[in-house]
Amino acid sequence: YSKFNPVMNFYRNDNEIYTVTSVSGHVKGYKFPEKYSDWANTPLDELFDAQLEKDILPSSKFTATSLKRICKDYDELILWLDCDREGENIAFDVLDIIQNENPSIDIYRAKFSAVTPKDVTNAMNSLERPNKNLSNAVNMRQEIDLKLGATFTRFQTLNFSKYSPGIRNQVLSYGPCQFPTLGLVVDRFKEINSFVPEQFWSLKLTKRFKIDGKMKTVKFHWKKERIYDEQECEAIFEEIKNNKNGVISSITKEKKFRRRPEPLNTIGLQKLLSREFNLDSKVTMEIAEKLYNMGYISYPRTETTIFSKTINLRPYIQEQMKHPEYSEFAEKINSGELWGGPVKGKLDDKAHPPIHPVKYHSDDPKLEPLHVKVYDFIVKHFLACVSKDAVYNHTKITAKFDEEEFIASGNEILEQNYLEIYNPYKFSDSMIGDVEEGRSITPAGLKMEESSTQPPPFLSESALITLMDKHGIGTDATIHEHISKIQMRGYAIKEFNMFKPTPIGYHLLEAYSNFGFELGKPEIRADMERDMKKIAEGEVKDVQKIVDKHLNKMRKVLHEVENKKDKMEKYLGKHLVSTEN
DNA sequence: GCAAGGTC
Repeated sequence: YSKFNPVMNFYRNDNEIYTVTSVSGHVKGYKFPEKYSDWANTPLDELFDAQLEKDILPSSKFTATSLKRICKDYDELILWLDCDREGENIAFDVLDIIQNENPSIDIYRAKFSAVTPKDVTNAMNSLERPNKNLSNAVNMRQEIDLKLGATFTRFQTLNFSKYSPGIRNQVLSYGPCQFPTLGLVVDRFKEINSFVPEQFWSLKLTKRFKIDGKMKTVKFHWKKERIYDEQECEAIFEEIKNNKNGVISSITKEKKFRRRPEPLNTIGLQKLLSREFNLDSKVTMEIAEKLYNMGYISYPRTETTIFSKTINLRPYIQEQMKHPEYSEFAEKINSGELWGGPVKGKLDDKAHPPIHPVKYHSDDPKLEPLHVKVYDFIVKHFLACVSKDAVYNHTKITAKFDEEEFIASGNEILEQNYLEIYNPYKFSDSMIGDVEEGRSITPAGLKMEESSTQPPPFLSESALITLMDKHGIGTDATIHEHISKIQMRGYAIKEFNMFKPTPIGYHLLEAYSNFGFELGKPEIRADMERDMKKIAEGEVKDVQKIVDKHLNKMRKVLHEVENKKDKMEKYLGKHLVSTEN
């Protein structure tokens, strides 16, 4: 019945049949009953009070039909969905549908964190029951997100859409993730606008030394780095200029390791590809999804940066021995020569492994050059993270003129190891060689430089993702969608990989902020997340009470801004052009 | 015409 969710039967013996099928994400979702669909004539308060219906999603209609038809004659249902909150909620979607058709069925939940023989066997031998608390936490999020989205979107659109440029009656949406995403862009914009540069002065010393028979220029920076008083700097400069006690006071050499990268999760992939190829995070996800669906890489939506002990990486390494460019490197890892084992990151979603290549694409004609570029990047990162750290010498030379110290430093790579194929941060040699310790030097080559402090740069996509992750806005699977949504709504634009708010994006947030409502700050969502966690952990049982607490808080905000609608409009009218008249 | 979270 559903072309993406085939049904398969496995016969264990004469009287045991296992029927296996799948779903594709959530099967059910909340919606407002029909009677609330008239935007202009439904009081927003009624949307808050509405009894939402949980129905089969149109996109899962055939999947649900399939579940209903196949479940009738079975004794047991075992739910094998992702072992995270959303997965538990989907398990209840399935359970509800099946229990309705087959009320006496016995229901179990398999707990596993990797699709490996060991994990699957263990899960099968220690089946649990589905956890309603985890699912309830998701129901809470779904109801709050939908109700807040509907009420504030209608409020904004009905009252202020005349101020959005271009298309008249454009939707001015509100969402508990999209607004804080916009907020980050606006905050940086304000920071840049209000930045007051400060002048400072510093000393730079350049010396030429004969090193290994060749003359080389070595740049020293002042240990004090900078001072904000010109005359004070001038005085020090003059003092050193006449100083005859200059000496190379120390040279230290230290062996250091440049760590190989941590295993790759979704956010890591998006950030690295944005930096490396200027690739939009949405495009990255489209390509990663395609590579996954074709069987070339593992599941691309994962928080995890640790390879579990039960996963055998060797077949994936050996597969890359077919890769024309990396075969040699893969062979050296396989033979043990360069094997270092995967670095352990800190994150584990207990649902999916880090992103890794599965098989070589063998020049599949269905792959476009950009797909191959992304695939190769994933391969390089993967091979690098199971390889060995690079080794280098770090040399530090200190020059001293009485009290004032100047430092030069450089690196000499001794063993490339993982850097041989993967070097996204362009770590390289910057040798300064050996200078005799105790040798005297003159202050010739000393300069005093004037500069000023710089404002922070506009947010790049990579920086925006980092901040969203830090504040818990969205998930690995949705961060790129919020970034794309604020652009689609006309709230922000991306130019040369820099995000800037549009006038409507900026002033809409300001209009709320003027009345003390910080809808662009991540706190509203973070507060919700904390309560979701309490529900998920079973600490709080009365889910509706928590849902109402959050809804009522925002209902009050909506009442107040509805009362101040005229003032908000006046403010927007002052700063924006209306498309009316 | 609203959200965010799954997903092919």
